[in-house]
Amino acid sequence: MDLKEKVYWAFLKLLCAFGRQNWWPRIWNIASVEDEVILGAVLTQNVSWKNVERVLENLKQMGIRSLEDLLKFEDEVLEELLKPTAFVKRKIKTLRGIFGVLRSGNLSREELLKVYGVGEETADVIMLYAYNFPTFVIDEYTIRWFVRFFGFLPKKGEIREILHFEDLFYLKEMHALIDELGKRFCKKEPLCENCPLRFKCSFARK
DNA sequence: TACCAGGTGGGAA
DNA sequence: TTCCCACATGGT
Repeated sequence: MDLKEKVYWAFLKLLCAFGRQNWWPRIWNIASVEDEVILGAVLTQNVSWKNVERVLENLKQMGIRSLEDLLKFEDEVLEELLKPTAFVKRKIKTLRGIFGVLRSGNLSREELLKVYGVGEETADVIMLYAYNFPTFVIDEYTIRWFVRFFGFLPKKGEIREILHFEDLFYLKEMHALIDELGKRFCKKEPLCENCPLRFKCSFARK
């Protein structure tokens, strides 16, 4: 079984074990999928999704239904609104930066990466889940799982190449499934006993 | 109380 | 290039 086959085996196994994750859209009160993904992707940086839900609830209460609606407020107001997701000053700057890219009409992964506060993961999440651009989202969970599952650590670009399949359903679900795996089994202290991937995992089989 | 969560930027080595 | 730390809040 080569690397690609092993990746696809893991994908099917995780899909059977955890089911579809349907990360986005979640359709809160946000009018467009794009705005919802952008808001979620920025606000969830280094905080749990629960914190983001609190903010989305705040926005719902205030009748805010788009990024444009939100960014009409002064920073002081935004800081209070977004407070549950922490790092608010930077996140406000980031959201304004992304909004600027959208208005310029030059949306691309490269343009997003120029925005302060947008790293590769956030740019990829926005491009994949909001705009259906086929890219693999690599985060800490992915790297941790990859190293354990395959038993080696290649460069980031190579991880992307190995995990990539030109299929949006796969790209969207696989990233979400790996995160679910990371939360349930492939934690910092791994729980290999009942992990659905343990039979082909180089770490679990040691 | 300590650690972690759907990261990123910047400085030091 | 890589490593480490600050950024800040809420849940367990």
